[in-house]
Amino acid sequence: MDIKDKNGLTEKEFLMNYRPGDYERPSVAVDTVIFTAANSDIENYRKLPEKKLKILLVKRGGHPFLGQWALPGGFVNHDEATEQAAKRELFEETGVNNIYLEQLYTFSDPGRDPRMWVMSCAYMALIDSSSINISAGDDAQSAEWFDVSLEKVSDNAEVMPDGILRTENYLLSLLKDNIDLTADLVHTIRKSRNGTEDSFKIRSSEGIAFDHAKIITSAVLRLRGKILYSDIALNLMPDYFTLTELQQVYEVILNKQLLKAPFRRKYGVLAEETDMLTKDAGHRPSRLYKKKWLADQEL
Amino acid sequence: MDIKDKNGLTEKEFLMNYRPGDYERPSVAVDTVIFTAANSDIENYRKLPEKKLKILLVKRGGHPFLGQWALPGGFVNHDEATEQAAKRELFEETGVNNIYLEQLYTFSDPGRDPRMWVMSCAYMALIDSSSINISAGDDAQSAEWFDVSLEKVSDNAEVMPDGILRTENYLLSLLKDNIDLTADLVHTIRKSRNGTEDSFKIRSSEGIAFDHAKIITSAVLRLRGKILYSDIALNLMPDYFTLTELQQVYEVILNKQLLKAPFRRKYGVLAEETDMLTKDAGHRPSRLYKKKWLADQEL
DNA sequence: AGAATAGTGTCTTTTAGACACTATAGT
DNA sequence: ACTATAGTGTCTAAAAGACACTATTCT
Repeated sequence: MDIKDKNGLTEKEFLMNYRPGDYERPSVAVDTVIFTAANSDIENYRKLPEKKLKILLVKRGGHPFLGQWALPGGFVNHDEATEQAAKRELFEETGVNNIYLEQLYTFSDPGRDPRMWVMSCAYMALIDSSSINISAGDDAQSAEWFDVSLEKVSDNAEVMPDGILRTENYLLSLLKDNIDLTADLVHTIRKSRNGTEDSFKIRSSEGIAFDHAKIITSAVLRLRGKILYSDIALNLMPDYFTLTELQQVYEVILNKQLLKAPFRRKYGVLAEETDMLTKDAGHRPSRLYKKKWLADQEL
Repeated sequence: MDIKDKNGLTEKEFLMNYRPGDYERPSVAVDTVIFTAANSDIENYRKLPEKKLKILLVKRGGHPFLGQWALPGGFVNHDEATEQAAKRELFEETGVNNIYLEQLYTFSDPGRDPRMWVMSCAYMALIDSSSINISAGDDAQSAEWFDVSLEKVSDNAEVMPDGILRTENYLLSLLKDNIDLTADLVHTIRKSRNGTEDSFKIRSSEGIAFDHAKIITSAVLRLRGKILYSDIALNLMPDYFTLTELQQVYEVILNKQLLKAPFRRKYGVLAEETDMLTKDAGHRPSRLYKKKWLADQEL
């Protein structure tokens, strides 16, 4: 094309002469909530191991938030998209290459990093715990898998003359041996003819750096919502698994018990029968299934 | 706290001496897909007006993409979050202050802006067409409301030995009088044990600047998904509306016809009866309702 | 009267939820 | 035999989908 602008330049000429302005720019980081579902130790030769939902956190070795735990992440380079930056960091951190990755949200509150202007484009990653070949914690920084639990501790919905004010309280707790990190968050939703406000605020955060408690909470909530009507939970499963294991993964994510029969009716379509069975359990063996990805978008 | 780092500095001392590195940073823009639902002209004294889903686009007055149409947007300032930047731009563009605003996705492909490194944090806004007091097109730049239609023109799901490859083709069409902008997009989903890939690509884009066809498409898809189980459609409605109007808004967004009785059973909870009726239509008057926001998150 | 829309009743099918029952390897 | 889990059948209640019917105002 040869359309000329008001200065008589073609697009090619314009771009050749273009010089970016001298205004301030933010640093853009990528922070990833890496989930996995792993078995805890067996208590008893008969009992099945319990599933735990885990995320990877890195201990900060310098200011700010020295000694606190943060999500793995890093800055985005010039020649890459945020997805690529997330993949790169993920590989460095876990040694796993092909991973489910989903963009969550971009956090940009001024002051979220006390050093400078940093926005964080947050991602959620799901990996099968058996595929992690570089065990966490071997790097310069110490990285550890923490058990995640997120609970709604209160939920108050107030019906106003012209709308709704809702306040939900969440308690996020991250556990690893004797390390116990917690955060207290409030989700406020105000809807009325004067607009909608939907804000997540950290009321207190113990041992969790930056606004990462907020990022982790939104990741857990996204995961909870999404497993109900998609096949993404399969990304947390090994190649062969039992339907009970799949159900346990759902239960630990949703933080509630599910009934066996309806679970199998609905989510059984995510698994394809094999002719293998588990063995050496102290009870009836269980059939092993493999992943059956959905062709459709939804369940 | 007075924990000292390896250089013997407290956090306060560290921050006082902190100097950001000299690496390159991206510019961060906010681009907003502003939806509204407006009536078209009445053909016949008996017939109801048709609803149209519209978005606001701005004609580019300079390179690059001179003469093409782009989403309203601008750069984020240092002291504001992206939400605030979006609200600011929105007010400048439409004169409306209290608006439903939701972050969509951050687009960061290298080369998406030929001038320089720019990431775009995309937002979706929903406004009631009757609340727009500054009619578009009065600014320095010419802004216009375009009718939106997004159609899936093909959908191919291939079941592979180890997973799924799905290819969806979308046709986006934006219409305003004699201006007809179109784009052809491909959504590819590949799921297998070697990871998941989910990519949206623009195959061709006529008259739509940058990667904005992609942003608009993801906004329409988000809106389609979300009206089914939330009350956000109310943001497109005026203070008083009929249930038929609400249904028309759903139909134009979903791009399909719905049955009246089941629609009213499900989405009738979003409306509160008033004692007013429409009048002077060439047929039976219809009851007017007002918005009834959901206290719960979901329908 | 006739056109166009408003509004309701009800049948069928599907899905979710709850629970009880049978089956089986390992000690 | 007993324990712990595997796996299935079936009843009920709720929701989605389809369609037909009645009601009402204006020209």
